[in-house]
Formats: sequence, C-alpha cells, structure tokens
Amino acid sequence: MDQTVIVIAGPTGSGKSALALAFAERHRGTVINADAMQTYDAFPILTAQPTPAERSRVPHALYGVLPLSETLSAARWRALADVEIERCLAAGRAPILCGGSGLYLRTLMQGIATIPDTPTGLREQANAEWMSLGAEAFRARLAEKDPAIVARLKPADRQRHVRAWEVWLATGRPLSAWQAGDEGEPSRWRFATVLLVPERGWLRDRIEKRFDAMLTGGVLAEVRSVFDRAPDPRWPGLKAHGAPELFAHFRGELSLEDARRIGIDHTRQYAKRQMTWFRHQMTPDVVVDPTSDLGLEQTEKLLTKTEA
RNA sequence: GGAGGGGUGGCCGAGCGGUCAAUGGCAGCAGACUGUAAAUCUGCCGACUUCGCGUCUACGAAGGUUCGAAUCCUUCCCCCUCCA
Repeated sequence: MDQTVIVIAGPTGSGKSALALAFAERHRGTVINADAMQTYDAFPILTAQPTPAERSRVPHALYGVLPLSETLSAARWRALADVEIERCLAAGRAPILCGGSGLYLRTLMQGIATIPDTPTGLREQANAEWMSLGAEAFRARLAEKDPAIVARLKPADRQRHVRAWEVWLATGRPLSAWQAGDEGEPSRWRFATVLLVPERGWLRDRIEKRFDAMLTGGVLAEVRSVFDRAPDPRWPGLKAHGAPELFAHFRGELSLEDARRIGIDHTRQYAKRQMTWFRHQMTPDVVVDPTSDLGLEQTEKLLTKTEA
C-alpha cells in the first residue's frame, strides 16, 4: 500500500488550492488543509477557504473545523492532520496536504519537541506580566530560570519570551531543556513536496484581485457578523489578514478604501515572509512556477518518481 | 481685503541656532523562525561609496543675519482655518 502524502506548499494566492483540487480529482484524492487560519470557522471567505462548489468536487478536510475561540498550534495541527491522513489512506484515497503554514508542515514532516500542553490562562497571565513588568524585567526573570532560551531570543520578542515563561511555569523545566536534543517524532509517512514559487509581480496582482473579489463576494457581511459578536481580541483566529483592518473600518477608524489597501499590503508582506521561510527552511522535491502553468504535470511526474 | 496656522526625506509626522542626512510611524528591501505562525521578531532604508564617525545634495523658492540655520530675518509662491 502506498503511503506517500503529497504536500503542496507556497505563498498565499499562488494557486495551491487549484492545484490540489485538480490533482485530487485525477487521483482520487482528499485535500487536507495545512493553513492555520483556514482551520478556523469564522472567516471562510476572508481566509480563502475552498468554496462549497469546490468541496463538492472532492473531499476536503480540516477547513473551518475549529471555533474562533480556540487556539491552534503546530503540534495540535499535526495531530489533526495525522488523523486525517490516516483516515484518508484507510479509505483508499490519496492525501494531499495544501497550505502555507510552513512551521505546521515542518512539524508534521519532521516533528517538534514533545512538550506537555500548558494550562489555559497561563499564557494570558504571562502576557499581562510582560506588559506590567516591562520587557527588560520579564526577560531578566526568565533568564534566571532559562538562560539558554533568553540568550537565543531577541529582547523585544514578546511572543517567544512569553511561551518560554509559560512552559517553565507549567512544567518546572526550561523550554530550552525540552527542546534540547528533541526534534520530535518524525512522521510515519513519506512525503512528496511541491513548492509553488510565483513571480512577485504576478502574485501581487493576484492578491489584490482576490481581495477585491472577496469584497464583492460577501466578506464585509462575514466579518461584520463576527465583529458584532464582540469577540475576545486575543483570539488568534482574529488575525486573519483583512479582519483587523475591517474591524477598524467598522469602528469608524478606517475608510473602506484604506482598510482594503492595508489588508492587501499585509497579505503581500505575509506572502514575502512565506517565500523566505520556504526558501530557507524547506527543501521541496519539485518547484513549480505557477505563473505559466498550474503545475499539475510536474506534480504527477513527481508522484510516479516517488512511487518507483 | 484682514487675522492666524502651515509647507521637512515615497507618504504621515517630530525637530525649532551647532551633537541633524535630520526622532518616530507607514510603505519598500533583505532576513530570522521548535507549540499564537495570515503570528512574533531583526537589519537596511537621500545619493555616491574603497560601505569608514568618507564625499555630495538636502528640510517650498530666492536672498540675508551668523563662525555655524531645517531651525532667526526679508521677500515671493502655495495650502488650511477664521473675520470680511
């Protein structure tokens, strides 16, 4: 039985979903989401999740399955993805991972240090302390417990300092100690990775057009309904590009044109960060330039090569 | 016509005689990345450059004061508010 998992990665708007869908149709596949924001349920349009029409063509998994109030993580996603891949293979379908969250993909393929879950509320507390103590004092306090991690972190990196402190509090063991020598469990599956690397100008144009299409396709109502529920601003799922800007617009702080402009800019900046990640942190089996072609042929060639 | 306020690097916006090529933010470029990752963070960001605390051009325009001005004075050109 073949257990190769196809992975389609690339920056937002590069055409991952289209490739995954086309490939899945031809190979009896299931598309499994590998994008953090797309696994939340609040913004199907804003996060460019596959449409109902697309989902009806081929099975899709892990899209919009998590309530906005929850917090996803690399390890948690890996567990979810493992289950889906398993289920997919058991059903005789080809698992096709599709997404742009590089850390998640790497965690699935190569593993991550095994660290116990931390109680909810700890992070919130640590964040509050970072604010009240100030970066300097917070960092000094962490240095007493975990000097190794402090030496690695940039002084202003709130998020990583908070995580390190949270782990120390929850486990009584330094994060650096948990990480040392533990790369985690490598995956039991074999992966065939396809990386979409589009030309900048082309991508920029697509991102802008996609945002405009969302605007006329109902995002305003979608985001507004979430806005009206006054969600906790700390929920990670609220960070979906466009949501903070549109929220600001609903509050009367930004014109719609400005919200659009800024949302597009942020999406483009994110695409750049993704490209940097993939370029330096991942070695794909095949690189596809989606500017000229969907990449279907190269992906199929890759699969036959992997199976041989 | 009269009274004020203002014109600063791609944009916004500090500076108000020297330590200013000029705080800061945005945008841009490059980069980092082991559990919030559509996150978080770092560097560069006038031109030239052997990339050096080097040279040049710069704070609406033109003059002037001064050892020295983005910062003071004069005139001019724009913009905004208010009174007519």
